[in-house]
Amino acid sequence: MRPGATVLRHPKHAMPETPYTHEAIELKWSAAWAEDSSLYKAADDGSKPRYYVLEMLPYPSGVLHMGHVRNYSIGDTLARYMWMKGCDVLHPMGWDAFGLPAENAAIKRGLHPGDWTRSNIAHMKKQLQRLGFAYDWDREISTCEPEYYRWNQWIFLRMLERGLAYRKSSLVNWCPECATVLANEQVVEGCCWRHETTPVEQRELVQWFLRITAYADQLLDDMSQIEAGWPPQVLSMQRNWIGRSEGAEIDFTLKTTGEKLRVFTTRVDTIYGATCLILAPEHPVSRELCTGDLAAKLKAMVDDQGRKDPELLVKEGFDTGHTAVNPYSGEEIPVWVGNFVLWGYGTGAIMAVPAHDERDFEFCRKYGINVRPVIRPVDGVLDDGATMETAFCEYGVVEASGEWSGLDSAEARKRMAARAEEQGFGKAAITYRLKDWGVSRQRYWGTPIPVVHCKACGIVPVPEDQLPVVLPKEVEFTGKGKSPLAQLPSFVNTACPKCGADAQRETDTMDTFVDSSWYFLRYVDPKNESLPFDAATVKPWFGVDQYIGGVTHAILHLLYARFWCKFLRDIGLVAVDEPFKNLFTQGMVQLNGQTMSKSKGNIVDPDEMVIKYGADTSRLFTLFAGPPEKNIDWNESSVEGQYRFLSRLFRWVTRNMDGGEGSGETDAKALRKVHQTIRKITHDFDNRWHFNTSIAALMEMMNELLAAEPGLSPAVRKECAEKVTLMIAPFAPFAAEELWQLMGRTGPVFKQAWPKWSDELAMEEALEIPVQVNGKLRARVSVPHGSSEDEVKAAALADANVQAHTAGKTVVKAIYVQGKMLNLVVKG
RNA sequence: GCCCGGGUGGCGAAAUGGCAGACGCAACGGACUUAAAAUCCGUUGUUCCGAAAGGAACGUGUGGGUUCGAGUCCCACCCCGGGUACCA
Repeated sequence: MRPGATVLRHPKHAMPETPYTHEAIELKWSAAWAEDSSLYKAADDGSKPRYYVLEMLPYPSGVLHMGHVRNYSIGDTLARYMWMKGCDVLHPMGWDAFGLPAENAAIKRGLHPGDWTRSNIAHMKKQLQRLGFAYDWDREISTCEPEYYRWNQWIFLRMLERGLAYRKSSLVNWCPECATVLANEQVVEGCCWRHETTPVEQRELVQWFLRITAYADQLLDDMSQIEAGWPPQVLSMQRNWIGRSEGAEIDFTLKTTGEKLRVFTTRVDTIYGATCLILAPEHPVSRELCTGDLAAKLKAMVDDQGRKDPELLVKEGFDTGHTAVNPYSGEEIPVWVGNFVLWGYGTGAIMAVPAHDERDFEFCRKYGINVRPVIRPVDGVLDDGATMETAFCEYGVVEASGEWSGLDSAEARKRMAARAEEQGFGKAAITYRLKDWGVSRQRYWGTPIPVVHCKACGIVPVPEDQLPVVLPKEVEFTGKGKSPLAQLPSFVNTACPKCGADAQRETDTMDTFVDSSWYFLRYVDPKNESLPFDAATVKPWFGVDQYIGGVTHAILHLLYARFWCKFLRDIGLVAVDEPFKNLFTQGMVQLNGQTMSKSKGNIVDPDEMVIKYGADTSRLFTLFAGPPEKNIDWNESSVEGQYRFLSRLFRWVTRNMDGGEGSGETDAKALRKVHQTIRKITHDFDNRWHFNTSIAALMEMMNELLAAEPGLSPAVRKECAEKVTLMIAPFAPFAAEELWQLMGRTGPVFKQAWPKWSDELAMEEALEIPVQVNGKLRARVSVPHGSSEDEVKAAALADANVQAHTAGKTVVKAIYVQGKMLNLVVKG
């Protein structure tokens, strides 16, 4: 007997087995694994095919939640499988460590954001290790450390050199109470999140931007490179977000000032139907035209937070009293300000064509502005503007439009845009919904933007040898006034790197999405002190073979990362256009159909699960509950089922692992099931990740092995025990490792070769053919392998139930699907 | 409104156009136990016929269609979930 094995007598088999003690096993191995940093290291020597598995790095909020457990269980299972398939696996982990919660903790509880963050990281790292995730911790990065964020600064400066980072004035959310700028996420129902009764105002401030729009077309076009590996949903969301729209820009002339007022339209063919211009309230021309009483009206409209919620927005506007001239028709039309016109899209001014646009129609009817149809359906007549009840928005034939009358819409759009260009009052234009990425944050806990403001030299980049610009530690957090950095003279006051005169440091920090836009590259070369990473080191690992995370990042993070990858390619650091070859978006873990959240108080704590059932069981549950892309509901009974299964498997293996002499009558049956299972799971891994069906197959196999157990020969017992252990290894690494050791085998089980199946051993003894009569199942007949169609038919016709359903009728046709089924078509 | 998903037992779910409900949970019955827990064995879509063995009809949101054969493909509709939206 094996030393240390507890002897239990299984009632049926009376062989020694070891009980499954999840806690002892998992504590033992997680401690051992945490000590051996070589275990999960990528060799990176090209001796094996490389495979980069990446899961989205967590924000160190304090504790892991079940969503993390699911995300990382999927990635870890895949990583372990790829190891067993003989790949050189890169599987890193790190921390998205900058962000507001740290600063809030500082304001509320007087903790330094750095201390708060680092202690959270320490705790969460322990949790990850306790869960048994196979990360190469030597590559761990934490984005709040200067060793990391100095490269944010370095890359930022490269963008600055190329004009891709720039400053401009823009409207931002401003809380008068806090006297600071708020991120969009911090505006709750139009008010400040900390002052719930204080409406947020829009203020014009100078901010830093990254020119992502320069890559808009590439971001769209390169989707073809990842189409096969990304969920179509994510690509479509990005496509919508970028929102490329082809049309024309046309200048109207303000009658009073002679100033040009440019509008963007996709329907220049309808321009003879334009009955007014409408400006966004934020438009500078609005401010210019609205004097006297109108100025206050305008200010109220700009600050009206109701505009942020399209559900609640009622279209409102007012006439400025000014008019503008339509360059095509020479017509003079009124200029309005409207709350539904977006300053951030197109030119912030539109021509209203009520007859052919729903929104314009609603607005103009409300204010009694003319509705003038100029497009008729191809096979219809022009509507009557006075009586029409909805706008006609489709393409058609242009009418009542001077020389353009009679053209179809598409043709008119082209020709009229060309005319505008010829005569200098406009041009064909493409507009994107995508805006440049505002990265300025008036916050402390982020990467300092590495520039200096000098009276003489203007904006001066901090020289490379002075990077990183380190966040000062001694800062006071009041949550009031200017950003903490701006209140710190020792940080702000510096010498201009160019002329040496007194100058001021930039006090804005970078949006934290900057950190996660390139971290996956740093993992490959995490200790590099002269560059963000070495191009040659990184090259063989890119693009990431499999990226796994929540769909919540479909747009922001995944779009920014694609943008940065392209920029890094342009400066010669990356060789690929796209960072992630394959993306997998897993579903959420819910409780009773609801998202778990602190406010709902329905959090399932992973720690409790791990103590009660173990990490292996928790993993099995999250993988078994449903296909990984779907949401799953936490169900404790089902968790118990997984525990029972694992425990059954564990005990079966321990009492059947010894080997020896003798023969068994159920050997073939057991081996057949084992080989069928290897085939099934391998297929699941290689073609689709329906781990739920893989685990179901393992359960089915165990049920069969339990049934076959009394009749098994010792040698086959041992063989099955070994294969079972290897197959469970990617799913339940702790139990598998323990079993592997109990078997007296050496080396980590996840570095053993994934078992191979034999089609011969997996083959059933006889073919069982379902027999249908007129498409309805009437019998199953058993025939030897390789039986001919005639033989199958003969066997079918010999069956009593088939005879009962064919009696007195003629078999007019027989459809036989080789080895699958037989359908007899009868008449009469 | 538009764009994706999805609708299958009491529940989570399986099913390259070819045996619907694998696997698990729950429930019920049984074994073991002084008892309970744990464990093990069995039953479990609905209805009907039969003492039983067995058999029949119905059944994958609704209605149509294609097919020898449809949960799966096509058309129309209903419901649920997610994303997105005055984007001119």
